[in-house]
Amino acid sequence: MLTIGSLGKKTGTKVQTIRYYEQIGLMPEPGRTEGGQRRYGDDEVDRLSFIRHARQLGFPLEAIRELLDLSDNPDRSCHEADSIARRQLKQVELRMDRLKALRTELKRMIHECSGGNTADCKVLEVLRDHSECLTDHDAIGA
Amino acid sequence: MLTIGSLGKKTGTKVQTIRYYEQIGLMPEPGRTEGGQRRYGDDEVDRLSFIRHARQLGFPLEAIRELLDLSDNPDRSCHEADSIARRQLKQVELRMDRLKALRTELKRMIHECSGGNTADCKVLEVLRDHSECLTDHDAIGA
DNA sequence: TCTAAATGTTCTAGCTGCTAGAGGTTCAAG
DNA sequence: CTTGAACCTCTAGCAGCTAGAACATTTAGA
Repeated sequence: MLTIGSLGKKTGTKVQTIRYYEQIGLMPEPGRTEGGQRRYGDDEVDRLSFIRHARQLGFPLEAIRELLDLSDNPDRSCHEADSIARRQLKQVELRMDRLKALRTELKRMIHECSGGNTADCKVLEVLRDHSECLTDHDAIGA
Repeated sequence: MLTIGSLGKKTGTKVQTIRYYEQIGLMPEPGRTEGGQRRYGDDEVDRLSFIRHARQLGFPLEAIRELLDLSDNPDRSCHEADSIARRQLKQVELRMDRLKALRTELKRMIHECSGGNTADCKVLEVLRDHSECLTDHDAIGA
């Protein structure tokens, strides 16, 4: 049986984060000692590893909740898990496209900066005048 | 003189967002009508456009605060604005690298999914067993 | 001039995914 | 039996907004 601290170490998760996952129902309520401390078994190690791995792949917690659900029901169709992953892939590709446009614009901004004072700073000028931009970069919230 | 709504329309900003910017000191407190409604002039249109444009380029609000500061002082060195932009470029490139690794992994996951039921779903399997991953993808918070 | 709709106001709370701190309790080694 | 590390709960905070409640003002038409 593991304490919350050891579970955290084993899975690379902060203690607070584990409690948070429990709070939002992503991790089950574990058994407790008489004194009220949490104790975990192998199942919980697996579950938390799964969650962490999915997080590393950028899946939002709600998607992970669905994936865990699917994982808990081995007789359901693989199709759903597949489509969640595809959705995530799309998100990643979308963000990449946006970042690519941003990078282009930022590079151009910096490249054209010749030093001197801010009165004729290219960086500030570009920010002031959107019409100088070549790409569509609506990255807010990207 | 513009109402907050018209300013919002002109700059593509939600009304609440403008008030939020005022609250955190990014936008100045504007003049008010006798009844207490905000009224804006051209300066504010420029300033808000600047902010929005920088947000579209992914600059965090604190960086934008610095950029606005620089923009307000035309005799200061351009160097600072340049280094803020370079910092932002680095962030963007870092995020792109991470996303690239994610995309690789997600594609592999999906590609190997053959349909069937979740018991032998590749997507879930990969999530369960980190050792199957080829790339380092520590994207949490990316 | 009156009225009604549109837009404005403040205040509070919520979103994601944690993270940190206060103030107190339990556990395990020595 | 003591001590100190690790645990407990609870609350609040981060970015960057967004939404809603409950009320006031403005403006255009009748």
